Amino acid sequence: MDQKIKIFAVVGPTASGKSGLALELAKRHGGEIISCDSMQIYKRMNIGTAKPTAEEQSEVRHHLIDVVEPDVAFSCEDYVSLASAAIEDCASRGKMPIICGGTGLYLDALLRGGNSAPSADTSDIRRELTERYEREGADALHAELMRVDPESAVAIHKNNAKRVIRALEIYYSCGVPKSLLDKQSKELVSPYDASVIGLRYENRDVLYGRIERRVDEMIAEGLLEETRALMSEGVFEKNKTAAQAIGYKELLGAIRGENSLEDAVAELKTATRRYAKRQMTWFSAKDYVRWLDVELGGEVKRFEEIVNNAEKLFSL
RNA sequence: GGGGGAUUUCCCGAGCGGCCAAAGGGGGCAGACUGUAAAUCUGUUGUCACUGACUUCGGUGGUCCGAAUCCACCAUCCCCCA
Repeated sequence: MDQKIKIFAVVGPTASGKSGLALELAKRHGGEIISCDSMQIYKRMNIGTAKPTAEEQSEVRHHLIDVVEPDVAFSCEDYVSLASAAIEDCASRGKMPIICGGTGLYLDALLRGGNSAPSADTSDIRRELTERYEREGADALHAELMRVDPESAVAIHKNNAKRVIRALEIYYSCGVPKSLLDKQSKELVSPYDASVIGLRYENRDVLYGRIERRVDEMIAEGLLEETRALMSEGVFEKNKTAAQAIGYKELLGAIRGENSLEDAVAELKTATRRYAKRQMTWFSAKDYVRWLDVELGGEVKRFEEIVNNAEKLFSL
């Protein structure tokens, strides 16, 4: 009776081993990988985003990687429409769709079947609100939101400029409060029958050790050169999404000679650890995630065992 | 050998006699997140029997009702003259 498309997803913090697991599962079960990563979307950002290698991509087909130029603003909504199309494409060819990635917001939106606010070009409104936030201050804009959409105002801290602005932007462009749209979107019926597993480390230090090693490898593989190349394209000057990627922004200072490479690398590791923590916080709040322990009591499980456990959780 | 300056809570760094468990930043820890999300934001961060008590500001000993703040000596580091 179930008309929904069955999809699988592997999530977790950076460097937890998602990609390797997803790849193995895809190989064993005739699957294809649909990346759920806000940065691997971008072309030429390879080393820094830990993008699957050309070899890995030739073994199993990957979707949603290298889809846009680094200077393009890519949104959550863009992701949902492309990923949905990729899922349907897989399903129509009898391939098992495996979502893999750490961008929680994208996954959430995909599983829900879209975002609350309708798409529209509201860049003018946003620009005006941003200027007003700077000129009139956080209190003024937050008070305005309180009049227009009290429920959102209560939920959003006044210092969170992006969210205060976005909530006002939604109200002024749609005439409907964001809080109402959010409620409506919760009523959406997911188009998918999703099974989501999250990779979990009991001891954070073990994950952090993996991050440390991965960053060192990135540097060895030429992250500096990759950063220089993107820099010369002007990717980091434009205040675009891609410029927010961890790795590049930390190395810019070292390239410009503002600080040492050693310091830049240390910063990069710290930024990655903090990102991993935020991802863990995000996913642990999601009730759709079923957890797979990769490490318990300081002991990291063998890859074979992890794959077997994942198959069990996925009922494969 | 002589002269000067430093030493603060995990780190950097303010404090210069009471309002100091000690600003601010970083990091850590916890959390939020519905069109930028690898982004943005919040709380917390000496100990405890926690509207109070106790132990901290290189060490020891003083001055004072009272010291991270003043004095003496010791230790370590830095700078200048030899």
